[in-house]
Amino acid sequence: MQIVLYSDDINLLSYWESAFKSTTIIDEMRDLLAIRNSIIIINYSALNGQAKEIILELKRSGNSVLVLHRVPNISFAKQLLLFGANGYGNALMKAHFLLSAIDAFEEGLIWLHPEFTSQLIYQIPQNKESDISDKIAPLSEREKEVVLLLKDGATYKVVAEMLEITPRTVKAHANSIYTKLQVKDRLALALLLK
Amino acid sequence: MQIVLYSDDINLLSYWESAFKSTTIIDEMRDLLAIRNSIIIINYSALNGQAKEIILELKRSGNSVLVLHRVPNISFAKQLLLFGANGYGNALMKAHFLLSAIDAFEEGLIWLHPEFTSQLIYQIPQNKESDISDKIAPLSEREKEVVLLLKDGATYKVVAEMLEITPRTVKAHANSIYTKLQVKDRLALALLLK
DNA sequence: CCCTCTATTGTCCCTATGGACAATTGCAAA
DNA sequence: TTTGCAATTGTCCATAGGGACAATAGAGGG
Repeated sequence: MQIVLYSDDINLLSYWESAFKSTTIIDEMRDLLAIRNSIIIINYSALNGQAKEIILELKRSGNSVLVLHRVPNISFAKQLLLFGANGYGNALMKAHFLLSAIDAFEEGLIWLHPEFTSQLIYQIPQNKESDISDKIAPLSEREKEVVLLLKDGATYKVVAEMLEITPRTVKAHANSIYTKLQVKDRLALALLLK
Repeated sequence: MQIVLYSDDINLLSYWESAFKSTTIIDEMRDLLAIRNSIIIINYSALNGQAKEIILELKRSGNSVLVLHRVPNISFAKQLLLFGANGYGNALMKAHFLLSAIDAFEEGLIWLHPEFTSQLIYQIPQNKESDISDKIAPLSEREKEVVLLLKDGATYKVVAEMLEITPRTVKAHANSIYTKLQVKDRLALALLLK
């Protein structure tokens, strides 16, 4: 897929350019918005506060958008990825990170610079788990193992592989869980435990 | 840094081995626990439920631990990274992901397979404006009507009755919604919008 | 020792769901 | 006016999910 670079900072452009075999550099916002089906690497500050609108527009045209930042920060990471950006990271990160981001995009995945991944992990509310443990208290130990996987959308087959039992057994546990928790299906279960 | 492989699955071992120039394969848990200052790649199922203890022990000896899984899942990702694992991903992920994980470890960073990064993002408590209406922004008006019913567990039939159209049309909208929001089914949709 | 609970796995059956391949109508933008 | 998207509905098909009816084995309490 074509790689397009957009930045108001000439140093960044040449740095990024050196990481790839072939790139296209865009200077004007008008030209940027005309790009389709490409991987677009953008310097955050070149977005002039219009990040959300520009990202949405670029995504509508079938592009993957990697936003890079001179002063990256976890809050920006969350915000931009929620706006629809496909990736976020340090504008000066090493070339192999740039390449791995591109690899991820080509598989339709989100990419985040690893320095933020650990921060994300610790920001996940763990307290919610205690609410859940109250709700699933009436279940047997094995059923609890099953319900924790089911609530995140795992199919019987997947749960079966993870617990190394047959899908039929998972189904038996699931039916028992539905009865005990008084829900009619897996979706109601997920909603109950969220 | 030395790369050590540990798995009860011979197919995984040869697959991983092919991604690196040089590796060391360990068969016995005793030998594994004697490793120091290395990057250790482990198949989750080879940990036999002792994941936490083994990871802690390996980390104490100055190792980086990458846990790979045949059936990876976001719940396991969080759990294992909180236990101290340096990385988590699909046991059969492409070689370039393996290499990028190693790169991250060598810089002291955490690595997580990109397929879980987006899931993590959505599990973070949101500030304010980024609520459901932002997430469903790319949908058409009619699709928004449908998605608000689907996310609470309504079947096609029920949605059809409420909107006074056929279930087939609801299904068409639903499929369009899944594509636009990049979810695979109604349960993933409900989880995304909660 | 008997009974109960838990875990395990099977088969049969019907509905719900999601994907593939299509067609029609109407409105709005180019 | 043509092009294109949005909304609508159809059929065919394969898989997943949940209910019904059962059986077996082990652990633990009475």
